[in-house]
Amino acid sequence: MSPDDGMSHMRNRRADVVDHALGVLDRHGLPDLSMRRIAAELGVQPSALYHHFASKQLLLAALADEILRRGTHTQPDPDAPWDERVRGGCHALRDAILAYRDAAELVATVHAFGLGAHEPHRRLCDDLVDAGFEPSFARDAATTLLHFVLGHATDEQLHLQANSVGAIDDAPLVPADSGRGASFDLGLSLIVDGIRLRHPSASAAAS
Amino acid sequence: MSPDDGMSHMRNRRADVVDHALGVLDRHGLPDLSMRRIAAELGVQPSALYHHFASKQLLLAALADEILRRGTHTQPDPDAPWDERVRGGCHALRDAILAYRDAAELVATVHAFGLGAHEPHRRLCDDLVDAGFEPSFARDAATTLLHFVLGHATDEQLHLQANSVGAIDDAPLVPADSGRGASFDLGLSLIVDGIRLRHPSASAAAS
DNA sequence: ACCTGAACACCGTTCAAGT
DNA sequence: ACCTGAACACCGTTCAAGT
Repeated sequence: MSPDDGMSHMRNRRADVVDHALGVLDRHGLPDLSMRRIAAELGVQPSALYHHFASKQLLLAALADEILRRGTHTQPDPDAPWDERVRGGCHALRDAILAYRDAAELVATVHAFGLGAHEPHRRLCDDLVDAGFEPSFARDAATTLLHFVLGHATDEQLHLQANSVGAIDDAPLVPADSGRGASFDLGLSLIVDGIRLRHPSASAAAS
Repeated sequence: MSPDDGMSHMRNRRADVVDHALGVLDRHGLPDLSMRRIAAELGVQPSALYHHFASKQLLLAALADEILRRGTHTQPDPDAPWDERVRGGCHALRDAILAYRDAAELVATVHAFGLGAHEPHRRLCDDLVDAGFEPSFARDAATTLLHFVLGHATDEQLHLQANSVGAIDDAPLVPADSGRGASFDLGLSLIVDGIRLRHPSASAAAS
């Protein structure tokens, strides 16, 4: 798809490194995502990567941004009510993260280091401000939503890994595909309902 | 305080290792908490640690459990209403975590690996079940609360570290000690209010 | 602009052997 | 019961030098 694809076979550009690193992540998981392994599978010396990224942390930040970019490029319906937009944004973020192995831990780490992955927070914030909430409240509410989405996705991907390693399959009392999604929806509803109580148009507020 | 304290000067027991490792964590941070460094500061070979812990992950799990144990040994008032008990439990958990450098990331990691640190979830769960909620709902609600507390504490400790490293001091538009606490209380209230809407005694429920 | 080759200062873990 | 000594198979990062 890119202009000079297939012509250069030795030299890589930044985007090539990101793309290959994402493959390594999805095939081998975050613990095996080392600079040396990315370089080896890319047919290059480890030191070559430092031409494109000043550190491993910055490479991880680029991976997180790319994962989120690939999964959240669809614009939500601007005519939908704010709570539907917020719920949709959280679901899109979750889906983007679940599309890559160990992406939840990766995004959480990058987010914790403050290097990137701010786009989801900004979008949730904007939706809440557009809905009439105070900006400072919108920031805190968006942060709470993000903590929930990242935490839930992290738990989910860990259990996937634990089961694939060969441990007992947890508690499959539930069809296994509807179970996790239901608990995600429930937690999300708790927070969205709490936000709704603070809406300027809310009739009554709790302590 | 312990029976043979001060008598043995070469051989360590499990609790000694945990105690010393907590010191290393608090003085040097999680990135520098290596088996080799713990061993060195303890005056012992790295391999000696494997007599007490089968792996680094299990040592980290013991550290997390100890941090939580030290910070949450006070029983909440059993006569208080459920929401006060839940809020108190979340605050105690947060205080326990903020007492040690990088403890949020440590506890989150251990929790993600499923090796320990289940006590806080169990307590929140019990409080909610005692309050009359369905056990399955109580589990999901407790999980949502835990994700929030851990996520918020992780953000907070990262910003502490970022500021101590020498970066610009973020956004000190607020007295800096009341600011973070207020955003924690707000996020916590969002979730608790969402839970309250699901209480059996609630008059009306949202979608 | 992108890469090599070699080095530096580390890791977690295992294992035979000691006391 | 607890530790040593030595090894194995790795890390991230730097830097002069090449093309």
